[in-house]
Amino acid sequence: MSETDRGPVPAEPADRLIEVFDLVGPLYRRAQRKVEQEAPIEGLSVGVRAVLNMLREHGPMTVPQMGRAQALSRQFVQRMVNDATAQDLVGAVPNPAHKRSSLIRLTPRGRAAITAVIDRERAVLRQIDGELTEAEIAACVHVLSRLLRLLDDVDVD
Amino acid sequence: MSETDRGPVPAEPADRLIEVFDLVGPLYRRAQRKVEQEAPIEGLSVGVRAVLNMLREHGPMTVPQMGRAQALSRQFVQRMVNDATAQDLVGAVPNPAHKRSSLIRLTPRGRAAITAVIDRERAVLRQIDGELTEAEIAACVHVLSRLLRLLDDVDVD
DNA sequence: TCAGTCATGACAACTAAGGTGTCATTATTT
DNA sequence: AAATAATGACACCTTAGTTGTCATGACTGA
Repeated sequence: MSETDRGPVPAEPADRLIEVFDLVGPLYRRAQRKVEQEAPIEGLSVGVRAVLNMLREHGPMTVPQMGRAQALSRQFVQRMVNDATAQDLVGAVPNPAHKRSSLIRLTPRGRAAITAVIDRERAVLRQIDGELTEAEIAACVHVLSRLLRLLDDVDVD
Repeated sequence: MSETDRGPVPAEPADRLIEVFDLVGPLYRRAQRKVEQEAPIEGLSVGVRAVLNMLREHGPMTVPQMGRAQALSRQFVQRMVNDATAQDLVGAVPNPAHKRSSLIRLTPRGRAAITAVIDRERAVLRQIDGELTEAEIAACVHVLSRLLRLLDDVDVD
């Protein structure tokens, strides 16, 4: 119906990857909204949530590291870290590697908050556990990671 | 390093799905930025691009339909359609099914613009064609689709 | 058929995610 | 020691996307 005139298209891998991107958009937006609905309980903005989650799974990091890891500008992450600090969700500890840039790490309160959020999300995701195989999920992670690396040259700052 | 005290975690499927979401965020943002860098050539905002792309692969649709399809508010899509109309990228045709809500479809100019954009993206994606199998990509699409459906109850408007 | 409800388009106001530019300060590096 | 790069801080801005409201025209069901 939407084909112009050159007949059926072979649908090469690149096209299937475009399908992936077409899914990423709506998924991202829906997930954002879900987080917004849930997180207010803890009073977390999406940005703060992202920071806490990074610290949760990666351990203490510096602000610039987090920015690079999430493809966010250093300044934005800084603001989120400042917010989180004001709420006593994260704290700074001296960084042995870089004297200027301290390591940010979760406070007990921060850990409790992010754990609660993640647990609630896990509960939602468990609803579809049975329908997806481990292999499929692994493949998905793999494909997305590769795509991410492809776009990595997009540098911030 | 970030484990609190309850030892190694089994990493159930729900956790792997959280990994998926952790990838979706950065991927979405990087993709947005790439689009922003490319699209200015055609003068397309991200929203307009999304509309054109929907029409490209789905054929003519009404504004509310597009909103639902992309989990975007009706009003936002409307604005994008208005923008696109002003640029002569899309046009309205009478809708046999609903007399009030006309069908939006690509104009030749619109089709040319979105085709150019997609082709450029396809070229980028072809760089990694060889590294991902068809099966992996298919699995990825499957997983993302399922997740999308899970979050579907989030209704706009 | 007529009342009531529903869906659409239009417009306005708003929120928040996220970027950019700049400056002073402090680390690294050579 | 000088030059360069990285960090934090702050201000400003862009724009994606929502929400609210209203008038109007379209279905629907009694």
